[in-house]
Amino acid sequence: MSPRFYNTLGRKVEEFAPLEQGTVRMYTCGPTVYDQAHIGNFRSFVWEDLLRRYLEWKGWRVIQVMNITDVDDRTIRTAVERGESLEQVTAPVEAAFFEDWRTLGLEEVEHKPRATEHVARMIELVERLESEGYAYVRNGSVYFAIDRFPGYGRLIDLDPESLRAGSRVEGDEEYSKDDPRDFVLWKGGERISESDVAIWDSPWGPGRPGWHLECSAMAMQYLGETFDIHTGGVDNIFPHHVNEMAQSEAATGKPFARFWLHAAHLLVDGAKMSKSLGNFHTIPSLVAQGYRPSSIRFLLLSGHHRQQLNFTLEGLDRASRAVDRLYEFDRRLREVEAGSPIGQSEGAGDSGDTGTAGAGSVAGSWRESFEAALDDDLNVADALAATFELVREGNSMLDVAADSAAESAGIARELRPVLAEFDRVFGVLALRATEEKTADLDLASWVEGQLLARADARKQRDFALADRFRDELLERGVTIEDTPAGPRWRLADDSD
RNA sequence: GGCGCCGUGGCCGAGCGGCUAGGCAGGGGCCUGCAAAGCCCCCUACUCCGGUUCGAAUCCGGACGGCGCCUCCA
Repeated sequence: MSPRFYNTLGRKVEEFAPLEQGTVRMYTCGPTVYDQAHIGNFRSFVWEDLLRRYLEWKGWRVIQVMNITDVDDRTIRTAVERGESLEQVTAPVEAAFFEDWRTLGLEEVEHKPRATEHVARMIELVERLESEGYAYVRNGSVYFAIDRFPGYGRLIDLDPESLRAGSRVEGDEEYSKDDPRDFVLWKGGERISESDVAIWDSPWGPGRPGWHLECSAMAMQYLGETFDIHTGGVDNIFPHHVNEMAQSEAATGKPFARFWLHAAHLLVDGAKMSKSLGNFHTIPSLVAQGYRPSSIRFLLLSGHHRQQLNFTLEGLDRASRAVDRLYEFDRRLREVEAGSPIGQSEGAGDSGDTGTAGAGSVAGSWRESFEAALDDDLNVADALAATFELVREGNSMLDVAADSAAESAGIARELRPVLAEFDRVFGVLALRATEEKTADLDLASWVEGQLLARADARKQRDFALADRFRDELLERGVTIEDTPAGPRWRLADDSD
């Protein structure tokens, strides 16, 4: 089955297949590295990671490009204010961004081009537009003439006439466009004095590229003039993607991106999240409060990408418990499959796979639900529902088979690959496993001692004493579980 | 003003004409010395008002409420 995605271009759900069989080419609007990325930014990036992982799950090779915007008004302003070079401003922000990226378990993308390293390609593109007659020069700047390009605004059925009346179009005194609706391709002329931290030579004199240019130039360089998917946040649809598409298609005469997928915004406590309002969380700030990256990832993942997602700390707590449920099940499967510790009591004699036929046959249906859900415009919630059904029914089967180690192991062998396969897309369990807190040796030996003492007390049926040991352990964040094979312990997370 | 999205059980969040998603929380039970983990049962909702239909949370119209975009915010 082919997945179906809601395509902003055309505003409808369409069946997806890549242009080149076997390979999906995808462009993602990346970060502007002027300040620490916030949780809202990562809502988009996590969703794009899910999309990427799902495409891979479907068997396609994915070539993804994500730009790093290291030259724009904000990076320039910051550099000027601090008296630093552009790179001095952007390098640490970019490093922090990729640290967050790894924290959330996002997959590496194939190309991460920086705008400042592709100015030559951008200039070429402007020259091409100029020679095709879509661009004009005024005072050292180059503009795109939108009324010369009939396809302008096709992405959103934008009526160019409606832009004329818009109040926000006026008052852009810094430029001298023929038509206020035109957008700048190359910023030169008198503009350069205030942005001398970012100046490049060009056929039109010194200046710097316009905002939309980098995405067009870099997408085409790494993915070709026509490629499969372009992603980004909804806020970028207009003007960024409209203009990016116009200048690209005007230059090449070919369709640019075939599918445009956009993620809705994240709200925090029901309100719009923006850096200017200051109501934002960052990955490091949440981690510092004790929240696990896997909880953050789960929460950001759990809503549909075209729906606004309301981020709250309470939601993060719930996400954490949901992840734990998955994680505990995964752990149970591992232990059972290894034949220990639960169910170990059974003799090793019976090697029959009694009872696992049931597991095998239902495994297929969960897989079907999972795929059907994600094929349907990435309905993550439904895919998660299928996953949790697997957890519940799997636990149930293991409960029933608890008396037979062989049978339990057979069930685990059927179910663990299914769970693992789902997590190849979610990336939550894998992340959760990496954060499992490992106790230092001192603590571990202390815990073992306490457990031995407690076992002794229990043997004597001195449960008051045994419970005192358990309470002491709990105070140190150690939760214990008595299993048929003996006590088991783990460290709690410290979000509270 | 223009364009668009959304109002679902205590909370989060799917569903988008009939077949009571899922998670978290809460209540009861099984298991356990007691717990923990797990399983079973319960809590059966769709902002309001009209309409279409044998049948609507789902379609249409309206009201009310929330949110987003409308030239450098993912």
